[in-house]
Amino acid sequence: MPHDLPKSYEPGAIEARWAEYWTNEKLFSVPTPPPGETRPVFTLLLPPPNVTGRLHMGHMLNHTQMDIIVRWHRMRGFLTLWLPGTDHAGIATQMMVERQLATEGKKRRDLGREAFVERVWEWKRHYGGAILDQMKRLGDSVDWDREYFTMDENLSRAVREVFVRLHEQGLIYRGKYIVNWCPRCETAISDLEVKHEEVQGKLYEIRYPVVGSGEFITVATTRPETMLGDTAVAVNEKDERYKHLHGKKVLLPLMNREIPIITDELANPEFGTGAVKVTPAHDPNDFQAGLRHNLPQIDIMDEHAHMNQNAGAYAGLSRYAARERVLEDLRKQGFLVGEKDYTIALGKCDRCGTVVEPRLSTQWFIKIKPLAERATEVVESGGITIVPENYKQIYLNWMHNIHDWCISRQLWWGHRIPAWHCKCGEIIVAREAPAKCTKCAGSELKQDTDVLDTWFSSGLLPFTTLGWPEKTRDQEVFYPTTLLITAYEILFFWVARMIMFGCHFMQGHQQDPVLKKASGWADKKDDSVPFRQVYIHALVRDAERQKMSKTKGNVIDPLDIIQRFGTDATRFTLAAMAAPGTDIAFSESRTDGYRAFANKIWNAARFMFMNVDRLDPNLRPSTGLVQSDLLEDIWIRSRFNRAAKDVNEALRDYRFHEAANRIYDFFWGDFCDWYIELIKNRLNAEGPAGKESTAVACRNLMNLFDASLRLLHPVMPFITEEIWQAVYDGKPPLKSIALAPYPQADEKQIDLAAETSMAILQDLIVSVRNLRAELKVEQKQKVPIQIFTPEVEIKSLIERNRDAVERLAHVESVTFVENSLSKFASVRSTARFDVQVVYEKKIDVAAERQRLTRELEQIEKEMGNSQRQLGNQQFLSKAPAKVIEGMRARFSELEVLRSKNQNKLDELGPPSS
RNA sequence: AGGCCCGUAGCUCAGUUGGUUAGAGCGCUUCCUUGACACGGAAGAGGUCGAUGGUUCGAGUCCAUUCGGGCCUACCA
Repeated sequence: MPHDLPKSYEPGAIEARWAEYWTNEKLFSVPTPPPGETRPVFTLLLPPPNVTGRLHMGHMLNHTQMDIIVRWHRMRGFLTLWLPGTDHAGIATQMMVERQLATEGKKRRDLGREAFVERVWEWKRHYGGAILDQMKRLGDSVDWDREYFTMDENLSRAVREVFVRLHEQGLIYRGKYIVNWCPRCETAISDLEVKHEEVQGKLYEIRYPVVGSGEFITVATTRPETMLGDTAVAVNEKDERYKHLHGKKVLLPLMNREIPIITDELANPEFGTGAVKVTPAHDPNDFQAGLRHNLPQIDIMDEHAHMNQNAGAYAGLSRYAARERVLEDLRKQGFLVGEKDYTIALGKCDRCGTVVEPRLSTQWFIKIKPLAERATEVVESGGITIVPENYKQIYLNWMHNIHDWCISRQLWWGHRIPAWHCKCGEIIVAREAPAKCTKCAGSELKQDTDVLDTWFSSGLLPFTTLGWPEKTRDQEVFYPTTLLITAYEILFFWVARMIMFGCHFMQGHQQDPVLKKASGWADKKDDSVPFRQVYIHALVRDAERQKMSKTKGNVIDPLDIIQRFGTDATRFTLAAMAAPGTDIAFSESRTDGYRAFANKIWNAARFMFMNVDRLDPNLRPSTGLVQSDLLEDIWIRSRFNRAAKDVNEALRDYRFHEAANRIYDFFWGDFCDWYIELIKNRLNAEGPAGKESTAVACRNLMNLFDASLRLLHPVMPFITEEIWQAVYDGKPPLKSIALAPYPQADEKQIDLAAETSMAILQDLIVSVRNLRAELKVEQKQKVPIQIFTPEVEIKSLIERNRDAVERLAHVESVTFVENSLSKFASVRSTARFDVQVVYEKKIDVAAERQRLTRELEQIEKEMGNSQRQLGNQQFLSKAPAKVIEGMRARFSELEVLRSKNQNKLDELGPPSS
């Protein structure tokens, strides 16, 4: 690869090229390791995207964070497996295909089950593939050889196995209960799939005549149409108002049906009239009350939420039309006695937004308490750690209040429930279709038409993707997976279910002890958990902090951003903004800034190549240290190692933003702004001594550049690969920078003295530049400066680096003087030196006075604070010595600064009023 | 109804366990096309950390109250 890079970085073609290279070379494929493997292991399961369409910004954040962590581990020598796949997403995908059919004027029933399912497979083949292509574009370093789909045959077999085992263990049952029913999707959905929305509604009061007395009993309801299915009125036993009515009956208006007045805790005397209508077939609370009192369950609606024959005259009406008619009739007949505004938490289908109907139906359920117990315990005991920690409590709260899980769906797309119905009424749950009925030996068996909730199969993935139910080497090595990175939204849907299933089905499992120890989990007792750690990341919002949604039209398409700024810049943005626990307000200006960063790196590379090629085109990064006692060389290595230390620590704690910002600051601030500037003259040095000096500078430059690329690679994989390959002229020692070692801090190279010295020089240079600006010295004109310092070390430091000062501050000559310069206004002072720019132009006295005065105020304010503290016995006795020492040092510094500042003000004289 | 999060420079956000001078990017002002980079360089302006009270030698950081914004969980008609 030639070293003559174009002047500016164009990510498009370069990123596409490397994405393809990584995939084709199978760089991230991890075959099952044979016994004897000793490397630490890192396993990450990709939360499988739905095959419903395109990746969104939330995915991109999720994938970026995963890829950063994965690449980081891989480069640190871990046996790193990132397992990708896609989810069939039952209800969501079915809905997309139904929508597609609708444009052709068809419904799924027009096609029939088989043809419809085939149609969904077609969809899956099309969009499932598109999502995988997008992942490649993001740079996801997954093992493509292990890619799965939740309806693959092996995974489907595992699903049946799980179902049958749970059934055998009595943890799956079938029964007629009230479930959340979506009349549009025509299926039951779980509690989690219902989203509540506060709506302004009405609370109606209806009076029911008590049979055999002229009295009425008034009930309140927000859903008057359900009265058609009332089978009782409940009052509280202790409620004095109704004591005389216990055991009596009321005549249900409109239906003219006699129903009993019962006493039940359902009725809260504090609420409304204290009497409540009981509709066991249409309300979960009423359903329970109905069971307690053996009440009939009158189902008045069909699967579309239209009134059925049980609703008498109202049959055929939609639930809303029925409501209007019922109200109208009640009003006419004098039964409607009250109508108040009332806020209702309306439950809507998470997928389609249709108002959910509590519906009595026969469904399959998982008895959840036994599973939840272990799932609670492993998190409480730290067997699984959740980061950030506050999610741990949220998880535990949820686990404590968990209800049985309705797992059957009246859909066509998904894993069919492995149960077969015989005409005799027997239901056989089995791994494969049974030949005949176990009870009556009849052979006309029909498989249950329902499919399983999508989350049933995805909850099994941590072990089913590793070959379960067989016991495999993969499980010994890769289970428990190390980490799960996911969004808060699916903490209950998915994370909780994986924990429950994992702990249940992998009970007794043990990870290969050698690998477990090498990976740092020796102290963890329980290897049944699906993962050791969970990192919950935030939401990506739009620039106005609004949640992105299609209906609001504020969705930012990651591919659009990528196209405009590059994948690396987009990834960097997401990483740099991802402070744990805080939502991200995505801002394009940030991304634009990081595109500039990529360009900066690019141009630093051009600079390096330009110089290296002139010296020796065959120069390559060396692993050994470059021998040099020059301050800037020692300093930059110190800064680099400090940055490497911080970055590694930040990544360890998932502080992505710190890691990203730290690299940015090092590379731009230290490396480009200072180091490159400092060595420029050495790179152009003449003569034999000069050649040697150039060589040292080049080698140091190249080594640091190489290390910086490796440090940055997990966040910006593409540009780092491109330049790294160029550094090795297309013939690198490894196939990819992704396989090169990640920089670890070498503490020996962190040199505080060098950093302090450099800070003084930087201070001096900035002071001079500042004075030049204040004095309005022409950019091109070099000026002499005078320096006073009472410290010989500083004087010698400056003398040793005289050349750097002259070049970087545009100085003609440096002279040291014997006396403090602090009384001249054209002087900048620090506690350790004064520097004056010798220049004939007059300073702006008024502006200078203002600046000095403000500075003096600052100094005095701070001195006041310090003095008060230092005079305080409590502070001296309680504060750590380091803090006191620091404050004392600072205070004496301030004293010096104050007097210097005062001198200058005196010199300027009083303001001419 | 319960729980959680946020409020810091014009804008978008950082600010590990309370500790010396509260930071960054963008935007803004002034200057500079110098042999890596104008997607750049140099210098600068800009904040009583939502409000009040408390704990502490010391609070952006901890506690209480309050105002404003957002989110989640929930079978009270």
